[in-house]
This record gives sequence, structure tokens and C-alpha cells, in this order.
Amino acid sequence: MLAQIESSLDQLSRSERKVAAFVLGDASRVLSMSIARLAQEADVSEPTVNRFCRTFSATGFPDFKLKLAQSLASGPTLMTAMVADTDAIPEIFAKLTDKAIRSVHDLKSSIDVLTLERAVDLFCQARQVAFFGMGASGSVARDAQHKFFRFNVPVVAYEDGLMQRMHAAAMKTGDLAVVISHTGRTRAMVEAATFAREAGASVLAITRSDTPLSRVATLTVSVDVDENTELYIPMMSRLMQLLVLDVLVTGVAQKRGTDFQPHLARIKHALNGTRLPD
Amino acid sequence: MLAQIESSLDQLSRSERKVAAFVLGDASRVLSMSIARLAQEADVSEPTVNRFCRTFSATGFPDFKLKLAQSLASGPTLMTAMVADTDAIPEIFAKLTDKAIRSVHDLKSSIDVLTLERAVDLFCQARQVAFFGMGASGSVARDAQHKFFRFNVPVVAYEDGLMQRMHAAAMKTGDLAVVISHTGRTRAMVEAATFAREAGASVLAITRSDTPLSRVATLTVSVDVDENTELYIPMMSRLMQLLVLDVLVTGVAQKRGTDFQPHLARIKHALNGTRLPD
DNA sequence: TCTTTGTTTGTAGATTTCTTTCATAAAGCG
DNA sequence: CGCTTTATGAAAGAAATCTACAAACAAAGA
Repeated sequence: MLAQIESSLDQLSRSERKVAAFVLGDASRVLSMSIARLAQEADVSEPTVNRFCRTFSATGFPDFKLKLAQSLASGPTLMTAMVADTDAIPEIFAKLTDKAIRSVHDLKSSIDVLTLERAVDLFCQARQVAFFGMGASGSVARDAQHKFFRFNVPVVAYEDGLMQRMHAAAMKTGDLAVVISHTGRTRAMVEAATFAREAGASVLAITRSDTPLSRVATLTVSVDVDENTELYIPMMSRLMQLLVLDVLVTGVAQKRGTDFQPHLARIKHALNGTRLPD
Repeated sequence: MLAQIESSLDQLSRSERKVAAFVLGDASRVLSMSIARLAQEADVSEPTVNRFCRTFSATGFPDFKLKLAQSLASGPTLMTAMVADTDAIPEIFAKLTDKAIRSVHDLKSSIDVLTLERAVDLFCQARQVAFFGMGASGSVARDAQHKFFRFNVPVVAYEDGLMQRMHAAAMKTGDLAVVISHTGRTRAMVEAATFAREAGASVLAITRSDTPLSRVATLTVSVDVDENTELYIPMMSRLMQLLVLDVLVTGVAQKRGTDFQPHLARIKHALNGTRLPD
């Protein structure tokens, strides 16, 4: 919100800019002001303040205050949460957690629920499931394997390009290949997806929208995160991929209902011996 | 805020409870209602709503809306974001994303920054690093390996209990073992940590506080997440472990400064050939 | 330079929204 | 049962917000 105001400063008229300056200067104080008060302190008329509010997709001043309150509460560092060279650990920690929260927020508003439901259906119908991922997405694939293993369906994960191709080529109709890639442009991943499709299997891609991989896939769950690429490490996109898989696994668990409860109980029992008492 | 309302439900009068019920039922809609509307829908009078607001340290209805807006933005669904059996995908999605946001929040406020700094120091001083994790934490260990590989220090990850023991026993002073466990009670993990300590290596535990593993470790980064254990899958704790590792890797990158930039450039270059154009 | 046109701004009043006061009703208590 | 206390809503009053309109201003062309 504040960032939005700041960026549209030059599209405002002179008086409205006065209002903007005041809001940017002491946003939290605005929350406890009436429109008359704000108008007075910013040295403009009340209607001007009102018009200012409307330019930021609020129906009026009270609504503007509401939106402002929300944005102030949600992300103190809404703005450039970029990690700077001079940051010490505390700042890095604060910025990364903020960014994580923001990313989840963005994911929440950007993902199409219908797609998720269709993805769950794919899982439920699958005779067997294979997860493909390389690099950072490799560990996501492995994690997914762990989670879906708990259902009574054969599930494998490959990080190895060669094994992926072999497995993909050997797939059949009714099988599901889940291909995970941050960039959506990793050649090996696109090829594996293509092989799987050609072999008659369904392909679920978890990747960026509108990429070579998403175009090959039967269904794509889009995970678009504006990554701070200078960090070279797709941290947030990987967190979001995991979150999406968590949703899917929970959805499948739901849909399957209780028929696999005994299966879970056995797994849990098997784990007991590996744990120490507290 | 919502939690506060809920907890003081029994101290409210009958009519005020009606208001409370409505607010708890659809908090976000309240934000766009006038006091008259809310009074009507909750089937009480306007002054009752006003009195209700004052009970929660607001000066009046508008102020209450403001406070509510802020609390909604910061912690969505403060209450039990438990996934219920009857939930469809949209609800599961909403609840899990909310829970993720909350978990990050909690992590942010619970983690001791000093500990993080010492952890970064451990990494910087390490001659070589080994990540140990099993089950769900195994993929976290693998992911960590990927990230820390980008520095110029030998780094390995083991998900295999036997390999972990062997490697741990063979470690030397100046080496670092990072042991990742959600429960902190996995026998094999505690044993590996103990072996590593006895061999003279430092042990960094990423686990719950006050567990067998944390007691064995040189330093523990506490990741306490109140997991919905009925889901059987430590989803959130794994996300938080990853986030902690992200912070650490960023911290190390920072501390190391630019001396490993050429190393990164070479890695990046090597990856180029694997990607398709968009 | 003057007009014309369009935009910006503020005044004043209308309207909505909120708050206070007070009378009535309900509940608790001896 | 009657008294006290508390809870509730009607209505009036106060405050805040919004709308319509006109004055001021700026920009462009004659």
C-alpha cells in the first residue's frame, strides 16, 4: 500500500501529493485521524483527501484507513525486502521471514483452486506416481515421495536425469508423473515430461506459469514467486512448491477418506521403535 | 483479536454475545459494514454494538474495525486452523496457507537471533560440513547440502542411518555436523550426533527445544511448531527448518563476502546449458 | 495578449454514520 | 413479591463523510 502510494506520486496532483506526503510520513497516525484533521494537517480540503483515497481503490476515507491498517499490520517491510550486503543476521532473518510470509500471501491469492482440485483428482486416479525434480527441486521431489508414500500407491522419486527418462518412457496410461521445476525451463525436466506424455501418462507440472514445461504438462499448478534472483538460490519458490504439495497431499488424504487409516497406523507403529523417550 | 473475543465470550451479555458470534463468524465482512448494518444482522441495537466494541479497548466502532483489520492482516485465522474431515480443497488450501503464515510469524518471534549468529559462525569456521536427517528431515538435509554446496567447502548429506554413523565417527575437530530432526527424539539422529561430538566435531541441531538431540548438540536452533499431529506429517516444521537453513546460508554468504563470487559464477555458467529458452 | 477549454481545488450543504442520553424491560436477590 | 441492579433499544444529537457545484487555476490555441 505505502509502496503503491510512493510509486504513483508523480501521477497525483499537487494537493493530492501533499496528502500522500503526509500519509507516507506518518502512516500509523493517519489511522487515528478524521478526514477533517488530516485535511487540516496536510493543508488541503476534505474532498481532496477523499479523492486521494479513491485513487487507491478505496470507496472512501474510512475504507482507505482500513486498507492502510491491514497493509501496515501485514508487512512492515512491504517494500524492498531485499537482503543488502550490509545486513547482519538479525536483518537477514527479519527480511527472509517477511518475504516468506509475503510469498505465501501471494501464492494464496494467485493460485487457482480449481486447478488444485483437478490435481488432487489426478493423484486419486493414478495407478502409480513418479516425482521428478533436479537440483533444488530434487529434494522437493524426494519430500513429496515421503508424503505420498503414506498412501497405498506405488510412488517413486528421481533426481537423476537418466533414471527420469527411463522411468518416464516406461510409464503407461493411468500413471502420473509429477514434474517439479522452479524455472520450468530445465531441459531434462521438459524432456522427461514429454516422454511421459508420449507414453500415455498424465503429467502434473509444479512450476512457473507459461513456460516450456507448463506447455507440455497435462495440468500445471502455477507457482510464481518473484524471486530475488541475485541470491542465486530459489528459496521461496521451493517453500511454495512444498506448500502446494502439502495441500495436495492433504486433499488426497481427505478424498481417500478413511480407507487407508489402517495403513497409516502400521506406518506409525513401525516408527515407534526408532524414537527415544523425552 | 479474534482469539481475545472468543476467550471473553462468557463475560459478555447475551446481546453482546450475538455480536461476538457474528464477528467471529465472518470477521472480514464486518470490515465493510456500518454499525447499523451489523446491528441489524446480529439482531441487536446499535448502542449494543458500540458497547461491545468498547469492551475490547476500542474507542468506538470505527476504531474497532481498524483494530480488527490489523489483526486479520497479521495473523489470519488465529484460531484452530485445523483441517476438518469435511473440508474441501479450497478450505484446506486456505487453512494450510494461513497456518504457514502463522508458523513463520511464530518462528520469527521465538527464535533467538544470537543463536543464529553463532550457528553462522560454526558454518564459517567449519573445515567440512555434513547434514544428517531421516524421513521428512532427510530431504531437508539434502536441500541444505545443495545450498551449502555453493560455498567452497566440502559438504555431504546422508539420509542413511549407517552412513551417518560411519561419517560421524570419522569426523574430526573443526568439522561440523548439522543434525535435523522434527521430533528431536529419533534414536539414530541422537546417536549420530553423539558419535560426532565424541569424535571432536561440532554439532548443530535443528530441532525442537529441550529434547534428547538438543541436549547432545553443541548448539541448537530451536524450531518449535505446534504441529497438527493428526495429519501425521510434520509439514510446517519442515518448512520452518528450511527457512532457518535459508537464513543460515544467506548469513554465511554474507559473512564470506565476495571471496566466493567466482565460484558462484562458474556454477551458474555450468547450469546454462541445461536450460531451454523461454 | 486574450480567449477557450479542461483540470484542480475548495465551499457549503446533504447524507450517512456514529455516539450519547434516557426510559423501559429483564434478570437477580432478599 | 417488591426492590435493586443490569441490560437493552429508541430517539435525538453530534460528528464525520460524501456530493454537487462553482471558483480558481493552468494550458493551449487564436
